[in-house]
Amino acid sequence: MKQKNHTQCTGALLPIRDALDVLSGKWKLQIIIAISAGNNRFREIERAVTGITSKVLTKELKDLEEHQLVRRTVYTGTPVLVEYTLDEYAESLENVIVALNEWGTGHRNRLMKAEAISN
Amino acid sequence: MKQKNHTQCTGALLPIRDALDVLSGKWKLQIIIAISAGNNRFREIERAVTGITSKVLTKELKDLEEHQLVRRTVYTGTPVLVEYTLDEYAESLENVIVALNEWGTGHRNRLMKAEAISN
DNA sequence: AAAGCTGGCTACCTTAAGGTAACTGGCTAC
DNA sequence: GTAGCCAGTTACCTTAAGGTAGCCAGCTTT
Repeated sequence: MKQKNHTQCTGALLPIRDALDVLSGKWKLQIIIAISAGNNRFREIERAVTGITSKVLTKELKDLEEHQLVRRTVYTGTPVLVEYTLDEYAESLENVIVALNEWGTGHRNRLMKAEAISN
Repeated sequence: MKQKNHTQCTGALLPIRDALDVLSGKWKLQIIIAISAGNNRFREIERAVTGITSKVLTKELKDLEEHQLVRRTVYTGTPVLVEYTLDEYAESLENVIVALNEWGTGHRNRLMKAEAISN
């Protein structure tokens, strides 16, 4: 039965590892949320995701594009417009985002309660 | 309506940020899973989480303890035993872990398919 | 007695993530 | 005509995450 547990364990570890490889870092999920909220232009995203800089944003968007989570569309007009939209594949992240959102909300409440008590 | 979207966006961003602050990094979730799978001793966890070193594990366990996700119990016998168990609060992470596990599994399949096509 | 286990700690080093600031070129609005 | 917006880029720097290796003290096994 120890063996079974260990098998379950290693079974869960690999997918988690894969997921973290793609989603790790401070920004990726925040960017996805910002785009899904209707911020489709570079500067819009930059403003929506507080604290990010254009350099980092550039890199993160490239990463997300490579993983087919974000699509970059260039409208060659004048001026040139660049639009970032979520790729279909990004929808599959919804459960992850919802779960993290819920947990983060709960955690934040917990922290605030603890703080209130200690004061 | 753009305004509403933006409010939703910033509303979701903060909790996500809080969650990532606690769970970010390569190891924390993997350690939690390893412990939940019945690896309660330091060296057991070290072996279960492939690639981690004792130094990093020490630090991560301390972090998790501070966030009340993991409990450290010392049995002062001879030899001294140290046991790591999940704190109740860690149960609240279940949805996050399940979501990440599912997404990671799907993502891994997707990658393997893409690889198969390109060969 | 030598080797291996336990739960770590220490010093040193590398890598990658992220931050700071300045700048570009073509447009537009004042 | 100058100030600002757009989508970035470049060069440089700091920080933190993580890796490598060796060690300790007390026990057990061989």
